[in-house]
Amino acid sequence: SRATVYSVGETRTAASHGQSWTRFFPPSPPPRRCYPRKSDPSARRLVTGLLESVTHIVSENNSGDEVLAFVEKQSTVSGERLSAAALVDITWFTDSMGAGRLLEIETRHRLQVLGHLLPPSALSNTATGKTPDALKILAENAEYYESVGRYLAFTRVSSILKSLPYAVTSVDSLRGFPGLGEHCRKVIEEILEDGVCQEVESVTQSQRYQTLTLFTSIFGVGVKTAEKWYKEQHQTLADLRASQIRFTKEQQVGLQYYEDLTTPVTRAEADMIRKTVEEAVYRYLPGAVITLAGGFRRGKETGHDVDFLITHPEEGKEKGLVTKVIHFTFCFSQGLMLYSDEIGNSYQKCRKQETSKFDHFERCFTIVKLNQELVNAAVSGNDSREGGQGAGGQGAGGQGAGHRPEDKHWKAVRVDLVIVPISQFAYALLGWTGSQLFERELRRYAKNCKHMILTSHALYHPQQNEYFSAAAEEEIFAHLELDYIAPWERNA
DNA sequence: CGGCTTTACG
DNA sequence: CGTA
DNA sequence: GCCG
Repeated sequence: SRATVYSVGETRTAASHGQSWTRFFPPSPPPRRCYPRKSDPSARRLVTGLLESVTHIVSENNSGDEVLAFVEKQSTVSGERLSAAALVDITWFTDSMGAGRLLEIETRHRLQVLGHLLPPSALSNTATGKTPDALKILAENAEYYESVGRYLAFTRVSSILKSLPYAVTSVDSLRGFPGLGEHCRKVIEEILEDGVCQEVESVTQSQRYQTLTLFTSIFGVGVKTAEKWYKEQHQTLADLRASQIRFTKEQQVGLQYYEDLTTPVTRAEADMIRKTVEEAVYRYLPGAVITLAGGFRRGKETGHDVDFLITHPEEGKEKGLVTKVIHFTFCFSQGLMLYSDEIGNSYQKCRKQETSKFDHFERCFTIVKLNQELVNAAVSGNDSREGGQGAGGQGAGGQGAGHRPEDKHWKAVRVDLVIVPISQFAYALLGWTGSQLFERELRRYAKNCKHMILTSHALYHPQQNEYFSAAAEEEIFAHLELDYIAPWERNA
């Protein structure tokens, strides 16, 4: 008979039942820009006061994921317990208005929760919460034994748990969760009970896990190679560096810049790199369109690399030497290219008749030298360090086992450039925005549920021999009969 | 018990 | 086999 | 490891 309601997003608010209405973040930008801002104490108080008594959270233009993430963020800020409020669509409100009373919530009223956004780290393996997610550890360990299935099973559950806007306090509350079976339940139960799971502990303690984790974090090293080196009794980076191993070019730079490449790339750094890319690209293709993809497009604040899609409104304009051109320009504009691997566009060179539909992207996987002082200056405008030593002797490459000179003013960053024909842009964008798990689940759904094949080039229906064109990501979801999922909802 | 995203390129 |  |  009585409800306290939260309105989220652009929902129009007609005050009716005497409830107070609060308007939250606009639907378009990612949650990191949502308001009320943390710094606004009055806004926080407002939210705090409401959370305890809220029974319904209404949104018209935000997904369940967004709303959950927002609510979670607020409760984190205020240090409060989340209410058990129902997440409902505006239709519940309008229906209730129409009926003149508060209606029971039906399934169709509920906001769909598909993915997750923020890691509340409900399940950490130690009290400090510093340990990585327990199930993710089991997933990685499964990966090291080349068990894709187990990797996926653990990863899915880990991902779902991360998506929960509340801390898990009982395994029973998780009953009925998809993908959650006996093994995962046992792990969760143990952690809830004594803070640690014995299996997870023994995995993280194991030399094999530690070494493979270290080795596979080297650019150019996968599970196979890591395993091989491990069996050869190598355990540390120093071991590798001192060994007689014949490294590939990738592994050489992977070791040389190990520290930098395993240091998260910040959003500010990504923006910095974007400027360099723009400068290079526009010089040769003024009408080009450059899009930041990958994790940063999903709203993440850090990443392990920076991905850019480059296209041109006029089909074909992007073709040709663009990659090469970019490579050259990169060298000339102060950010030295430390490594680059160009991948051409030649779809199965023998098969010629398959037209542009199957054109593959020109790609360029690079490692660039990013001037960090510029980034620092750009981000804070206040750097009191003097350092001096400017261009000092970096010439011979700083492979000193892990030390990083204080005066080193740059950082190696992985940057991927992908040249895309405009006709495939939506698919490329969808494919390059990730996350990896999201891509797998989406493609699995396409195949098993819709009998279609989704790639980063196209959506194909083999039985009807039909390709679906899409000018925007929204159209791809529509082809798959799915509600649109915004980039920041694809972090799962 | 099969399936677990995708698939070309270097 | 490793890269996206 | 979990699902169909």
